[in-house]
Amino acid sequence: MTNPEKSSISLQTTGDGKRRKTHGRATLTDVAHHAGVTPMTVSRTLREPHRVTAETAQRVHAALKFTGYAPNKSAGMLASGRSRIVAAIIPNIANSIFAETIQGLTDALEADDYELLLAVTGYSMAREEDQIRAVLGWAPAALIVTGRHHSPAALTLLRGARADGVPVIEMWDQSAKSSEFIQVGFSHSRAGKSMLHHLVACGYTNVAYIGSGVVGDLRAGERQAGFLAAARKAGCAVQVLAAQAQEPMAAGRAILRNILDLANPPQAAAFSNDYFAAGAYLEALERGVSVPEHLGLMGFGDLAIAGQMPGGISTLAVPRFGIGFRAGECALAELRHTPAASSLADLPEPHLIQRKTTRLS
Amino acid sequence: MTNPEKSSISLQTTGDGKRRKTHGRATLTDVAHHAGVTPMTVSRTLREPHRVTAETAQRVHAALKFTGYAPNKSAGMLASGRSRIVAAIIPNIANSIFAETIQGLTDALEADDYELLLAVTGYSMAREEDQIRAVLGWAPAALIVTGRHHSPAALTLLRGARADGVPVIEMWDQSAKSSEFIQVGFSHSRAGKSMLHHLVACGYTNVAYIGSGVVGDLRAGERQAGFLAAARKAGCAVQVLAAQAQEPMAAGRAILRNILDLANPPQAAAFSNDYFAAGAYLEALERGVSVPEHLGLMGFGDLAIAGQMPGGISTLAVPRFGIGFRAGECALAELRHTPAASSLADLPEPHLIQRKTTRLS
DNA sequence: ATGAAAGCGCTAACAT
DNA sequence: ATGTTAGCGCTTTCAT
Repeated sequence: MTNPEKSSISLQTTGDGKRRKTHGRATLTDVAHHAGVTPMTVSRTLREPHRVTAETAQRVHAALKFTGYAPNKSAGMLASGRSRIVAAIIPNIANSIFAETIQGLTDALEADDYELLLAVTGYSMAREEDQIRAVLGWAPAALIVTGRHHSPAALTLLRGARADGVPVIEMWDQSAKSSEFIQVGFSHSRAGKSMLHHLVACGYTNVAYIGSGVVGDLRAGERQAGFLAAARKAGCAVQVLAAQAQEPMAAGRAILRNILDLANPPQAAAFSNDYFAAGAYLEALERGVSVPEHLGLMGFGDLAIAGQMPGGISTLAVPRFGIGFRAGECALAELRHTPAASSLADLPEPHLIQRKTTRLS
Repeated sequence: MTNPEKSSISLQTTGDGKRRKTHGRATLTDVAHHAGVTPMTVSRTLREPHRVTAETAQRVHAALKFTGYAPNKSAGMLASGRSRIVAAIIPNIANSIFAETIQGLTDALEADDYELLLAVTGYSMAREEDQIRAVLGWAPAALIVTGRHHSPAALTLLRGARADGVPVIEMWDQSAKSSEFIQVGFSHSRAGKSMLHHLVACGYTNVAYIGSGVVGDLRAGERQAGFLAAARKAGCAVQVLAAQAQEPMAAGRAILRNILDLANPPQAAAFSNDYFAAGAYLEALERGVSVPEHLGLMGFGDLAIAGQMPGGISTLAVPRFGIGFRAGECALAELRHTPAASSLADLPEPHLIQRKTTRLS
């Protein structure tokens, strides 16, 4: 406490000639010297305060403050074998859908002071594998991935992590048969079916589906497949178009023009994304195409824009934020060894929101 | 190579009786045993391949594959004093603006295989301080924060990190006088001025500014202050309204109604965000308020929606993705000890995009 | 209630 | 070209 060193500078010499940084963050040992105790006591004061005398604790806290001590988490991790990192791997973050999910995740993790290591795959399974391998190097407390499809090697990594007691959560997806990992999401094939069924219920018999145009987006592919299968089953004519790789609303506008030029134009179109639908709707308004009379339109996601366009765009609402929050809660529950399944009902199923762009027959 | 253990199970006994996990990820030592070399050779094969015989390298690689080895990065960090983590601290991630910035950042970091530790503050300086302290525990290679205002303690932490050779970057902001940290952003006060000047150039003399309504958003506050100061200087009448805490487009709609009810309605309104402006614009269209004749409208950000609304919404474009990408590049440049300043011109200044919602006088 | 010893898995520095 | 030694900063276990 009477030590003259600057707070952020650790001791240069400790009597021995060992290699030592000449400055840098203070270590437990530095704090211990200032407090006149051993590093062990400092460590205890931090993690098991009740096992330390009030008087000692006070001296330690003073030293802690004086040195500006910040624990080296790598060292702690290495020694204890545990970390407070949760790793999440998502396809894309600019996409507002995943951004909201990550917000939900960070909100949930905050409760137990976990930190988030985030990796982005760009919808590539190969990159996902790399990212899983990379984050696993930090021995995360839990691992959250997107979707239920992974490369064989990635699957091996996930299983290995699970075997090591690391909760592994697949979010944004749900398989019919129970999975080996925790799943927080919904069936995209079923979602696609719901979309088609809504159009059929509205009386449309000739429809179009507009795919996402993103090659690696397997979940979008399953929604499309679900939609098409349901159409076939319902005896509904379907055409498939794909969005161009460009700004989504602009793509939606372009698609509407394409639809109008079709030899056999559909009575209604389902878009894989509300932005596409919004762009198409605006283009329709500007071209004087009456919606839903001449052309029905529906989107996917229930993003804010779908509710705000004039009259509103019909869409399938999915819990974007909730999936992240719930995934975080599941991870925490596993880590606390608390049964989590009980409150799983929190995650609402995708549900249709009928607005102006589709009409009831 | 003839070892019977399962690949993901490390050796249970190594002859000594030391504490050992009975399963878990393979270590360098495990790999070394399989390859018949020392751990050091394995480590070298991984990091300095040229210093190892081709024959040895081959054996090591076989062992690497056989054991499914994944390096323990905490251990590596601890031993080398370096990590490949870049920490970023942002106010909010659901906000598409920061989501795009983070996408830019991850895209940039990918080039050198850095990983991203992400923390969210919810626009709270106290939380920012906590988050800085938390991520610093991982000894990140670089630290990227949002904005140039920090609590005194946070500032101390940032300075300490810098003193330890950690590049510290403030993004989304830029101060007139040179900062002690690297800055990748722009002057918000100047941005606010530009917005006012655009309205004045359009001939409006009685305007309104609609604030973000987010208490801790200091940058939004500076834009507003810049706008007001410029208005005062230009002799332009100004009223200030604040958005309600709700979905942004819905808030914009509400604001338009408020504006119309004003005793002395402005000729034009500048919004702190394109979503507000878009909501207001839609509400105006639906109410038959002619834009820009009866009321001029402008937004901030140049989000996609501003360009896609009928006729387009005038706005101040800012490099949302670019800021993140550039921040990442700056961090990498510092870490490589490459002069980065040279290419700093890449970040475009905010610039006005005139569209249909403001008219030139 | 506090301390001493050992070691987590890796890498830097110095042999050989 | 490969091995040996020491230690990063912390926690675990076992004294005292």
